[in-house]
Amino acid sequence: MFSRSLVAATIKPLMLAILSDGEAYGYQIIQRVQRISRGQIELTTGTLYPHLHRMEADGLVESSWKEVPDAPRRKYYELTRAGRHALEAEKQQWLDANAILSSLWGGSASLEGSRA
Amino acid sequence: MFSRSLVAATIKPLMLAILSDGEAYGYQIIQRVQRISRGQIELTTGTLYPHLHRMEADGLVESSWKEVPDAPRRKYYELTRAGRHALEAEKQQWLDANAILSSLWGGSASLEGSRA
DNA sequence: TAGCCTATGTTGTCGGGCAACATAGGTTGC
DNA sequence: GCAACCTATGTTGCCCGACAACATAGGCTA
Repeated sequence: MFSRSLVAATIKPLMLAILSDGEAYGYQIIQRVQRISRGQIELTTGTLYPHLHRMEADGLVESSWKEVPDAPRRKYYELTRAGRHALEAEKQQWLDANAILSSLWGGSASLEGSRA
Repeated sequence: MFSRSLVAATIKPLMLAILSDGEAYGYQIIQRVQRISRGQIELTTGTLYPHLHRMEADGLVESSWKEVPDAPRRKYYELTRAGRHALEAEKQQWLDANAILSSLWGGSASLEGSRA
């Protein structure tokens, strides 16, 4: 299981990345994350739904209800243009963080020579 | 600047990695992180010191005061054996998270075929 | 005496993960 | 009929932690 802070750091890029593949609804996202992460990330409804609501309020996603035969109706979310930009920004942040940690793990202080 | 959640996710492995290179004191760690991250991570004392105290309480580090000529005294921290194990655990968690995100960014659903 | 750098520490606010709870439609089995 | 479970969306309250702000103190320069 991932730590709380790792979940906090990964959930947004994770959700955006999943939605960049096409529209999806909450319950489905929870299952996908669980499968993709091989059970390492188990999102709860108390984590996911507030996130979706926040992202919609921020204009990153748009939602639409869809009726489904023999099942409760689903609220599908899809990325907006701003959402795609947010994904790129989140991705870049993560890659930057990964580069920093990798440099520390790889060899001793390989970035020490350069400064801003 | 990194988001709050990214800082939260990176700070512990970051501190452990820095200390794995040898003992260091708080103020020094703040500066090192700032330089290594090229200013993207600016730790504050309200973030770093409680972390150091927690880590010491958890037995991951040990501290010792050192007098320095012409400067305030410093509290040096060094990794314990448990701290080195914690570093490996944090590193593995990060690599797992990175693998998941990378798989989503690289191609569409490259991990979808395998399940636990 | 004022200002700045080094150095360690605490307090209060705010954001967010997540357990728990609430609601509701569907199916299966007894 | 109803108990149990899956699908599906949502909220409430607790607790943890980042971080601005504040507090303290030694040293140097002007």
